[in-house]
Amino acid sequence: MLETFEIVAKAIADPSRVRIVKLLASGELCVCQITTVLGLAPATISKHLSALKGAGLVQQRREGKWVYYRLADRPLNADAPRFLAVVADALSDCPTIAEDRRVLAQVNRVPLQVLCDQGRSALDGMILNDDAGAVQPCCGRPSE
Amino acid sequence: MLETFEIVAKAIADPSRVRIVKLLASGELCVCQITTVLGLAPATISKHLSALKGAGLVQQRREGKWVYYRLADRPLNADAPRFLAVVADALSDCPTIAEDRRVLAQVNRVPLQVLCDQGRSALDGMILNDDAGAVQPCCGRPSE
DNA sequence: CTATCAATTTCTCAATTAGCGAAATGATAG
DNA sequence: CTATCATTTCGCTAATTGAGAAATTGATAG
Repeated sequence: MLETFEIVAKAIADPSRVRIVKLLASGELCVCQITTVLGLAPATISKHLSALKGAGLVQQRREGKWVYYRLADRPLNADAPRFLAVVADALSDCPTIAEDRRVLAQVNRVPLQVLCDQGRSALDGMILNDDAGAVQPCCGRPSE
Repeated sequence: MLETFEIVAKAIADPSRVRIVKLLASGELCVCQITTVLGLAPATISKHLSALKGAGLVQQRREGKWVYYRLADRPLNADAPRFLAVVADALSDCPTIAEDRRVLAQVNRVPLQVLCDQGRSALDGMILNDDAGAVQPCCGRPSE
């Protein structure tokens, strides 16, 4: 009861994890996409995702070599939906979150394979266009 | 922005602090009352209250030797009210919280002076009566 | 089967934190 | 002014945690 609440609260009481949840608000994302946007080591991102999953805030789905994460749609505990609602409400005009969304829009224009091979440098020559890839589906789904 | 959110989230991501917030939901309390209910050292409670205050979740009021805390009614930041709402909603049937409420009902029947002098042992000979002191005002306000 | 690759786990390090005792603070009583 | 008392701050210890490097897992391709 209290322990569950603590687990969920601790899960969102970290800026990197909040950024991930905010990213996932616009739809499913592959681990390497999240890694690219946040600019942290894959191991670190994986551990954050594990914490979010343990709290019932996100769900996993494997597709070939890639693993996709999304916000939990069926609640694993009573607290997770409440906290997801708070995150959804809050930080609507946070610069960091806005910047993340901007980078995500660029990431969405790069095929996953290229992103995994080149990492953040795959975005190097890109033109910044604010409304370019707002909430469009990921364009680099596995096709081979 | 993100930092404020983190401070507020971290503030409620601790079981002792959640218990305090839940206690304060039924009204203002003196530090020594909170200390008695939680059964922790005064220094520890004080630090928790400081964290809650720093997050804008609670307010302070001094009256003579005693310091009273209550839930923040005028928000210090945008996130505090959201989190207070979550805490208010959640944990409605948590055993620990229920027990705390029960102990608080007993604490409310002891004058503050006696409570400060004797600590938790002031409750020793008390008859347990569930509906006794549900949400009644503190009976031991300073009068001398 | 072997190689490759994305993701995860393990390990270690640095930083943070809950807890309490002791000392400091701030207010009241004499 | 001095003593007392509730609360807070300081100093410390033990436990937790975010971060990344290295090793492991799990799946696909040849």
